[in-house]
Amino acid sequence: MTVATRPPADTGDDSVVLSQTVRTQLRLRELIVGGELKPGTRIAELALVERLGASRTPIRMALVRLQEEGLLEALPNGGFVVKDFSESDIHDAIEVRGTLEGLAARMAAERGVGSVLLAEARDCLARIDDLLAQPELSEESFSGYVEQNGRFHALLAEMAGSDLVARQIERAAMLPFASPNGFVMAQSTGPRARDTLVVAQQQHRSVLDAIVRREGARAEALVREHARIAHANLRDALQNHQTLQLVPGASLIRRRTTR
Amino acid sequence: MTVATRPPADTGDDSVVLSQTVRTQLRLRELIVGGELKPGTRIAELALVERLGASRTPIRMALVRLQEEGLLEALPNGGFVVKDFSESDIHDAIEVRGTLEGLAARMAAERGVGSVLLAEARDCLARIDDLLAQPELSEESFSGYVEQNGRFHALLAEMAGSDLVARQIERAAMLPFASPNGFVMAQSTGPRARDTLVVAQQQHRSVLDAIVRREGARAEALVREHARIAHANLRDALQNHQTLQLVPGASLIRRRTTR
DNA sequence: AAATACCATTCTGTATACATCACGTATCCA
DNA sequence: TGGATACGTGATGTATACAGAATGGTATTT
Repeated sequence: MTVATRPPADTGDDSVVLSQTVRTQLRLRELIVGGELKPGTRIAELALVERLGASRTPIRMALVRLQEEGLLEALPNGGFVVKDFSESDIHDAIEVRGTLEGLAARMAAERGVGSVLLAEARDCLARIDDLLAQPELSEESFSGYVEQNGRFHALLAEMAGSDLVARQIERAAMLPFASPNGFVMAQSTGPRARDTLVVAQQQHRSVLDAIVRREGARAEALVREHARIAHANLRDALQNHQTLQLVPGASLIRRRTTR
Repeated sequence: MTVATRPPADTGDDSVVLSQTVRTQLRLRELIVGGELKPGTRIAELALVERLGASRTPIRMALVRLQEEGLLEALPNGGFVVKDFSESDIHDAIEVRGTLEGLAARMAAERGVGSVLLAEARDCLARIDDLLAQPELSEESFSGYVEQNGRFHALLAEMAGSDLVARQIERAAMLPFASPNGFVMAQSTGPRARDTLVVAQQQHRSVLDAIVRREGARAEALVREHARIAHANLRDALQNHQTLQLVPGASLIRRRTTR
């Protein structure tokens, strides 16, 4: 086995070399969100050593970071457990994200947004319009929406003009189902799939309009309501086991009967 | 030197034994907030080894945690730097905390709060009333207020009934000057010191009243405004170098002229 | 048969060794 | 004299060894 290779050293070309710690963190997150490490199971570091091919040190680093992220819980006597989330946990997580995004929108409206950012946001909305132009949505269209939707929400965080606020939003959206795209894919199957996106897009447009007009309170209220689309999607997903599987981190959700 | 002693093992009695990691984290936070590690300085792990008497492993763990906390920034080529905060950073941090506490207050009002928590909150306010009964405040009274103020805000987070929300509030209030007590001590010197606390206490009372009456929007607005007391205190503290020294983490504040 | 005590395995927290990379310094060349 | 390259030092990321504690099972006792 190779010994003590040093970290990333981004060579600049496309072969992005990540440090063992980061690689482990990403891989572990996949394992947790993907459901391979089920909630309640204690994390065995040694098992991860052979599973991930890294030594305990970077694995341990990654575990600490994932704990701060909220996916793991530290046990009182050492070690970590995969967290599980109740329906109300997810509800609250969405509410927190919506609240912080609402703050960002209000700040953006009150402080004003540079023309470059505004242009990019408008481009974002235009692309979604293009995607929604067809009466029927392909799977491709949906993933296109997911991409642009994520971009729009990222731009919203940026428009607040505060790294600190952007960071907090990022932290709040780190839980997979709390992310802006958390429950979007879950709606891709239903007959009213397109309608949901049409409504969401209208909200996007209103939010941007409010920001441009410097209407802070309106922007904030709209963004909060926009986030609450996820609440309905959550309820729907919890009733259809099929669609629930489309939600990232679905295995982390603690069903009522369990426990 | 002793080798590889194992961690905490809370013996139950008062001699609380902390792990090296936690001890290092606490000590490092003191060093940073206390200004012994100045912003912009790169953290030298080996220097900390002899300064703190722990090996690199727990120090490194503590560094990662402090980075997640927001006191340190990871450098692209490895290592950490002590972060500095502009006036607007602090402003935004206060706004974020106020917003999240506002969310907690609204949730508490909408969902209702158990009688035990309500009683404790009322007790909290009664104690502050007692402290403010005298026309002149002793230093002792002030630290008493700080204690009860912190307790009230902790109760507020708890009243939301969501561990997730409480956790987010805790995270937002982790930056020293973003905490509910961040700028309280800075007001202890002025002639109107007591008046500030009287106003704050009235807001406390109104918030609790709104929660009891299930007036969510009012509770939220009041809490937000309550947090904004800190904005004025921030401005005052930035003008009086004397009072600025009473603010925890004052050395982390980047003055305008610097840089 | 149940409960308790003991023992062994296993795992975590810590310390340290090592390899590689970044940065500063000195030297050389134009 | 200025710039660029080579080199050495220092520091970080990683791997591994070690000690102590917790957990689980088994055996013994009541």
